[in-house]
Amino acid sequence: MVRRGDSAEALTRLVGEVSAKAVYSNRCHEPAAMARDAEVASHLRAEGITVRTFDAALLLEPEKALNKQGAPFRVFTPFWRSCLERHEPKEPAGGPARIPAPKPWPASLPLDALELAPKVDWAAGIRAAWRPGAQGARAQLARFLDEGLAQYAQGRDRPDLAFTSRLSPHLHFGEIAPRAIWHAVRERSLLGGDAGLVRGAEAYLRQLAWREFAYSLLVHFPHTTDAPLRPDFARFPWQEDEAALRAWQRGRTGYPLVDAGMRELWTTGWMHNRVRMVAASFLVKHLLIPWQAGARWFWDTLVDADLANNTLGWQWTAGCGADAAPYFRIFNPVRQGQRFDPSGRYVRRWVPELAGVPDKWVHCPWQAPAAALKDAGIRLGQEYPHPIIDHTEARERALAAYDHLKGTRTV
DNA sequence: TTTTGAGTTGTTCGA
DNA sequence: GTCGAACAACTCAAA
Repeated sequence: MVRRGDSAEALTRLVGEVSAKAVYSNRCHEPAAMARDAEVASHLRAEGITVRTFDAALLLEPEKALNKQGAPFRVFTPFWRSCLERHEPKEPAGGPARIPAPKPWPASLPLDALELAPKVDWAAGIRAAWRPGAQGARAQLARFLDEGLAQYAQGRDRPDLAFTSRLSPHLHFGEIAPRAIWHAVRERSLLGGDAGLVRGAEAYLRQLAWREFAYSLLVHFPHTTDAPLRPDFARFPWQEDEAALRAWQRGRTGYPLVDAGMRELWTTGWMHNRVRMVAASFLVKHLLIPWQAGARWFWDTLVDADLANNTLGWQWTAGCGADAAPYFRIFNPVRQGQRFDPSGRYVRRWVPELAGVPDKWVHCPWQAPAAALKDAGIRLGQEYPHPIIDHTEARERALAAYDHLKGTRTV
């Protein structure tokens, strides 16, 4: 049923229309949604309605995920060990046997009335890549269990292969519950007795736990959506660079792996996790552009855009968050490409200008002999850009910028 | 209470 | 080609 308007008013009216005595719902864990839901609940209770909420969105309640000092965790591994590794989350409850329908069925707006669809249809690539809804989510999980899980431990890092679960948008929109995923993965790994399945399941469940960790951080440190968790990063010498930001957004940095990822994102609303790290690291460390600008772009373009995950991911990359990447960990986009997309298949798919460049140079076309580029029908600076910045120089500059936080090293 | 060891995802350099 | 060291500072939890 679709309604529009102030949540508390719309729900209170609906409750009246169907003479409901109680309202059941699942809890949300984003600060704004928590505030809204609290307001709705107090409205309903004032009308004498029973309000009961449940937790389906997470494996554990962020409010309860505390260390022995009663403080929230700031490091993932202790969080994992103390909260999830030895404590299996509950199995999901089955659906209700019967839900009596109200008579008559209340009025509903047509979905189009919400005017959610963009005026310019930029979503064709997204429609082609995803099947939204609970059925699509279950199909995706079944595919992952059959085709991804056994290879997941190593294969998840390969953007040219398909061993990741691709469940993130379904999780974000509540189309599948993390507990359902957890137990399906666990069950499959136990049944098989196959070493790859067991290792894959372990690695994957850890990833699910990262989502929990992200929500725990978001609930306990809500300001981190905009500001660094580590306050010393207020001193970091970020650089505003509109042109470089635009080149990154459009996949025209001249680094093939970064550009492939950014174009995959623009087209499908999703980017492989390994490539997210490389692309994000490039924005923050090579270009020194504030992580918030990258977070905003991901927020606008990802179909799985999730406040908790996005915040954790960007702060981790920038080094200013919980359990952050060490400042000296600066991805080399060429090396990452050669290691995780060895044949260049991923790059060629999303950066077709490079299709004819031999494998050896597909991740670093500027190093290719002129003849090889000519044969490939490509001119740097024309069909495909020169690197926007030199890797070695950028690395030195980033290290110097991070030293700025300590104020010891001189450039 | 204090100490100690470990901590998602890397790169470069020199031996 | 491989391998280990170095590249901080800080949090957490077990000893």
